[in-house]
Amino acid sequence: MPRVTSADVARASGVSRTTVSYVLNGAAKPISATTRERVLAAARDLGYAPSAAARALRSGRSDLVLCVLPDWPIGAVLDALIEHLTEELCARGLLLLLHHGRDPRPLADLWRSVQPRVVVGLTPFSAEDERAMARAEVQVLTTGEHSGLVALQERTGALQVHHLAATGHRRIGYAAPDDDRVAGFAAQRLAGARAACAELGLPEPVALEVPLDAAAAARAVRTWHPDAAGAVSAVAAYNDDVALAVLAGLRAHGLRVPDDVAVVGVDDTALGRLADPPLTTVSQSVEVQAHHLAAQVIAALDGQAPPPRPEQVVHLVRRASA
Amino acid sequence: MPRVTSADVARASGVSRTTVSYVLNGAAKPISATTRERVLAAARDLGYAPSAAARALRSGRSDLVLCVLPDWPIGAVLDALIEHLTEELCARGLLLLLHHGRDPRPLADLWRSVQPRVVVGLTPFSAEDERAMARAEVQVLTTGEHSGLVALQERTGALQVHHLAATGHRRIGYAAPDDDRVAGFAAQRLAGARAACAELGLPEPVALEVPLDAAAAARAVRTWHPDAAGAVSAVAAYNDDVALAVLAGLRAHGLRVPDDVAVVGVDDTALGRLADPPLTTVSQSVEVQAHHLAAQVIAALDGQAPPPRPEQVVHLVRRASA
DNA sequence: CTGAAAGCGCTTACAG
DNA sequence: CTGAAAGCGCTTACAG
Repeated sequence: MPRVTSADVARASGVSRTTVSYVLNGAAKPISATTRERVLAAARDLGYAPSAAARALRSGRSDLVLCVLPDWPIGAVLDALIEHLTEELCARGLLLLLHHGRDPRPLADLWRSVQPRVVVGLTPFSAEDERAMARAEVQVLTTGEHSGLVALQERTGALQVHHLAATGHRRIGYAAPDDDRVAGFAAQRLAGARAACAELGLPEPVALEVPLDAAAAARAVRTWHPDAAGAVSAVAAYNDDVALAVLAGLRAHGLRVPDDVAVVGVDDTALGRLADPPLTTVSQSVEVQAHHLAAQVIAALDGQAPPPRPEQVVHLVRRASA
Repeated sequence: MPRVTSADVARASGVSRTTVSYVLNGAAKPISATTRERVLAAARDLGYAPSAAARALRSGRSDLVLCVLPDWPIGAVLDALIEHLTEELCARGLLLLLHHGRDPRPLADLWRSVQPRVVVGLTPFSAEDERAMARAEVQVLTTGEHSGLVALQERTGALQVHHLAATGHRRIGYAAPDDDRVAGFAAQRLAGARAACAELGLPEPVALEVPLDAAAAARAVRTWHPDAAGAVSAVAAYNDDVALAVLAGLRAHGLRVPDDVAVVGVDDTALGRLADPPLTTVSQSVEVQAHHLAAQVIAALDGQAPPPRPEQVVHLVRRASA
C-alpha cells in the first residue's frame, strides 16, 4: 500500500503535478474550473493528503507548535491550556507538539530539527536557548513574569495576607505544599505573603508543609494550634487542595473554621467551593490565562503585536472560611 | 541565519555527507576513530541538528506519535497519560503530537500527512478510519474495552453496588455528573450498578444528576432524603468529585454520612481522602493505566505483542463514608 | 574505510 | 492556462 502522492493525483486527472499543487493550495494562478474539478475529484477519490514532511522540507517550516512542558504537574492549567491550544491551532491547520521538559537532550536539537512555527514554554528557557532561538528567528513564548499564565505568584500570596489582615488577623500561617516540583511557585507565593506581612507590620508568617494526607496534615497543623508556640489565627494555603488538607488537619484537632482559625486558598476550585466551610480563595482565572496564552500564540503566528494582558487575572473570592 | 545542514558538517570536517550520516547515525559501517571525532566535533561546534522533515521524507515515517484527544475533559487521566507518554517517548527520541478530536477535518488527512509511528486514540475511531489505518499499516491503539485505560466502567459501577449491598444497603442512589461530555462513561457505570442491583435482587438504583455546586447539590439530594419518595440509604457516585458534592448536599440537609446515607465514589483522589468522612471509593489506578498505555505504545513501536493487561485495575478502597 | 548519486514528495520560479 | 525542472536535507545502496 504505497503512499498516494501528488503525482498519482496528477496522473489520475491527466494534468501535471504543478497544476495539482496550484489547485490544492489555492494558488493565485488562475486554473480553469474543469481542471480544478477534475483534480479535486481525483484527490478525494484517491484519499490524497500531502506529505507534511515534504512540505516542511520544501518550505523550511513545519505546521507544528512546540510546547515544552515543565517538570511539575500542572493539572487544571495544563488541561485548560491543551484544550484551548489544540483547538485554536487546529482551526489554523496547526498541530500541538508536546515535549517533556525533563528530557536531558538540549532543547536546541529539538527545535532545530522540528522547525516549529512557535515554541511555547510553560517554564522559562535558559538564556542560551533564548539567544539561539532568537538568532534562528524562531518565535518564542514563555510564560514568565510577563506572560500572565504563571504570573503574579507574589501578588497571589500578598492578596491572601491582605484579606486576612483586613479581617483582623495578625498571626498568620503559611501552608506550603509537600511536592518539591512546585516548590518554586510556593516560594514565590510565600515571598509575597511575607512581604505583605512586613508591609502591614505583622509578624513573619509561620510557614509549614502540609501534605495532602489527613494524618500528616493533622501532625503539621499542631504547630499552629492556639496553645502552641507557633499559634496563628489564620492560614494562607498554597492552593485550595492544600487548604482542604489544612481543614482536615484543623478538624482533627477539633478546631473550627473560621472561628478558631481562618483559611484562605488559591485557585477557586469546585471542590473548594464544596468544602465545609466553603473556601475563601484567590482565583487565578485559569481559563482566562489559557485563553490569553492561546491568543499570544496566534498573534505570534500572524506576526502581530501580543494581545493586551487580561485585567485582574488574580482576585479574591470571599466565602465562609476566612 | 541559514540552517546548518549535514553538508556544512561535511565541509567543516573535510569528509562527505555520507560519512557524516554514518557517524551521526552510528551506522554498521566502520568509521575510523579520527574521522568520527572530527565529524562529531564539527557537528557540535556548528550546532547541527538533522532536519526532522528531511529524515521523515527520506524514511517514510516521522518520529511522531499522534494522540487524538477526546471531546471531554479527562483531568487526572490526561495528566498522568501525557506525563508518562511524553516522557517515555522522549527516551526513545519520539515526540507526542496532540490533536483535538473536535476537529472537523477527516482524521485520515492527519495521519496520512504526518505519518506517525503510532496513532493513539483516547476515544474509539470510526470503523472507516480503523480500516483505512489498518490498510495503510499504521499502528493504532484505542482505549476501548480492551485497552485498560478507560476500561471496565461497568465493573466499577457494579463494584460500588456490591460493596453497599454487602454492608446491608438495599435502596441505592446513583449520583451522575452534570457534565454532558462524560455522559457516556456515566451511563456505563450506571448500567453496571443497575445490573448489580438486579443480580442481587435489589430495587433499581435511583439515579440523579448532582452538580459540583453546593446549592444545586442540596436541591438534587432532596430526592434521596429518608422522608422522600426516592429515599435511599446509600449513594454510589460517578466519581469522588461528585461524591464530595453529594456529601455537601447531604450536609445541607443535616444528614450524616455514613449513618443516614452511605456514599461511595470512584478514583481514590487525594481530596476524597481528606473529606469528612474520608471517602470509600473505587480506585481505577490512573497511574497503572497510564503506564499500561505507554507500555502498549512502546510495544506497538517495537512490533511486539501488547503487554499483559494489569491485574485488578479496579478495586474498592474502604474508608469511612460507606 | 570513504564518496558520488539517486530519490523521498513537495512547491515555485521559469518557460511556454 | 499548463508543464518541465530544480531543489529543500537526508540516507543508503553502490562503487571504489
